[in-house]
Amino acid sequence: MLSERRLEVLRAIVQDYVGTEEPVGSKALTERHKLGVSPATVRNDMAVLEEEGYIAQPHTSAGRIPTDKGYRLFVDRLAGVKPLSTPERRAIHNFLDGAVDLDDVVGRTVRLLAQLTRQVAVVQYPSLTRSTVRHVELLSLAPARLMLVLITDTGRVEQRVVDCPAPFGETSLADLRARLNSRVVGRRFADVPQLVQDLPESFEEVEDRATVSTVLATLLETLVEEHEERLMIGGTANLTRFGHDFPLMIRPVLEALEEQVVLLKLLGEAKESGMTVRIGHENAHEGLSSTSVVSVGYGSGGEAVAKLGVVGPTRMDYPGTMGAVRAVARYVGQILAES
Amino acid sequence: MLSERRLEVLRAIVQDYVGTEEPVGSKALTERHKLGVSPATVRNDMAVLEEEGYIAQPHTSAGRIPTDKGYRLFVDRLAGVKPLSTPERRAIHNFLDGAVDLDDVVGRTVRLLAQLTRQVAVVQYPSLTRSTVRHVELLSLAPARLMLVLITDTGRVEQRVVDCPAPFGETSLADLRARLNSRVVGRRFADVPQLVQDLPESFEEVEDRATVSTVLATLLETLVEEHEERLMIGGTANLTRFGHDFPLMIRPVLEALEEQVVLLKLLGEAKESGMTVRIGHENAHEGLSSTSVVSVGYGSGGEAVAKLGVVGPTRMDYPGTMGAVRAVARYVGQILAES
DNA sequence: GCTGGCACTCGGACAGGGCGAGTGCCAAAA
DNA sequence: TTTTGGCACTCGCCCTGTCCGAGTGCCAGC
Repeated sequence: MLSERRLEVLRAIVQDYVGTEEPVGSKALTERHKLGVSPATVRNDMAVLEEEGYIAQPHTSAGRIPTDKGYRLFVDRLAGVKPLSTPERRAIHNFLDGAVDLDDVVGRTVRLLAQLTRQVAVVQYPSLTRSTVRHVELLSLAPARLMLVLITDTGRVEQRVVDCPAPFGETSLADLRARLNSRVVGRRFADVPQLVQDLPESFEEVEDRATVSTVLATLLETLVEEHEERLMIGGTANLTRFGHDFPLMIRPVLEALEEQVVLLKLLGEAKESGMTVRIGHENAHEGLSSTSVVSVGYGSGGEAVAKLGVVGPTRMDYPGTMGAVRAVARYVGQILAES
Repeated sequence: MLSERRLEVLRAIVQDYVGTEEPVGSKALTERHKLGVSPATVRNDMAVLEEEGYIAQPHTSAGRIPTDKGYRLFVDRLAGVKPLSTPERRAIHNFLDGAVDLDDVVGRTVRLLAQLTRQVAVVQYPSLTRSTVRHVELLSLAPARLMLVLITDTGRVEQRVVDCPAPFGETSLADLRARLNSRVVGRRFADVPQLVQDLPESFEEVEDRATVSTVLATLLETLVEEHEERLMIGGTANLTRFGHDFPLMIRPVLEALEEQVVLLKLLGEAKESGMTVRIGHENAHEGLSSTSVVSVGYGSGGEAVAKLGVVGPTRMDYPGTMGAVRAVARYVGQILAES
């Protein structure tokens, strides 16, 4: 168990290193922080912290920098979540109000988060399976070709073209549309499969049954397909803020960010409720082993329908970043609830 | 007017520099290319080319590199468009077939272009104003709140929430929906404004007229709003290929890529038909002054509904890039026509 | 107009030396 | 037992000087 003062030293090291981006030595520490002890004492503490693996030296006779483990301790025990300043809160409102549709909300959120945290922002679109159905629309494009449009309560819209095995009359179409909507509107997407499974049988014509089955298959497929979990990223220009060695780091990070699958997994690993901070090697993807990810769920009601977060260097301002992420998530939730 | 051989020297310089990324000297040139003359002769030619502004020396006693003007000449007169190899063509098919909806088509196209050219790919969504209307849907969310959904022949879907000045009955809604669709389905979006302008007057109730006007206003606004010209980018990891000085270049480029407005303007400036190549400072945006943009329109019919292209270092393989861009645009056009 | 030769220029790589920040250790003080 | 000041030591960084070679421009000769 580390003594109170040693924890204080660690906190000071993290704060200084985050601020200056340079390894911090014992003398500088005592000068910038009121630790009430001499550099020599701090040196002893540092030796202990290093032994325990919380800090490390880039090379002999350099200052210390926090390790992933050190940041972890800092985040868990030493740092609070810094609430946003009033101007920042106002900025969130100004930025997010006036969004015209879901794409716009997500787009604005990404830009806002990137700007607020000066890091890379990632925002997941509200998940289909956790949303409820607002409306299902069926359009006839050609005698045997339909377009299926799903609209969710969060404003998300998905559409698919369906090739039918047989021509489908306009009356049958209206019929199907009505039955489908009466069954699923207001229900959660996750429940849709059970709600519609007996629909085909209720049609008399054999061809119609086949068509209905096809339509439903497409509908269910749309719900299931994981790759339809869309997301938007922004603020990649902030990667240049990574530090002096950024040319080496940026490559794998950009590559990871391009892989939506990776990002979705990243956000998916986050806790269901509350904020999640993954530091350095805690991230499964190795391209992100020198980054930290701060993520949190957001939703229109009490329940999270999706997640958002930021990706930045392990050397980041955790309290500030966490504050911004949380505040934005809350406000986006409100916006979605209103629309 | 430059002699044939001097042009040949310029071509060789461009090719070597693109390949090696290093300033190319007279000796190396004669070794790698069968110019049939000695290095001394080449030096004289180089001196002329430099005087004319086609090539430059990074510093005294270094080889030459092409200037923007040099690349321009190369593209205009010395380089053809390299057709794709069979495996590459096959890759395009494999990659693009099986897209389920428009987002998917655009997403796949971006990844494909980025992979083929190893550069940053930009794909614009089919423009609203150049598409035709497939269907207009109106949904009632609350007594005085509607959702307007526009579906285009290219599969693009736009939605907006409309707050009505007064409650709007279900019958009026059905009425409006029917009249709206009968007027605009199959027509080009650009013509929609004239087609609907007298609609409000045809309703008897005063409140309904107001609501209809509101709905139409939202509809027209959706068409006009330039920022709704969406696009998708990908392959930003390829920015690391920029060269040894990439840390300096990458920043402004990433920033420019984040500004959708900038990119849209960039694509907008391209010629309506045929491929456009903008080299270095020919790009209006100064963050992109060390990049070249190759862009081309694509569309389902003979007419272009949107544009796509790639952004890369001025030192790029122009023939190959142009070949890839053109091939992808053609195939995407086919895909859109089919769906 | 082309070629070979030659002197010149500069940037890049390499080695050596001084500087300074930071450390670890120790003996003395609290 | 903990803290402190002192001190020798270690390295990385920066600056400088030197060398090397690629590449050039010029010129006389073919």
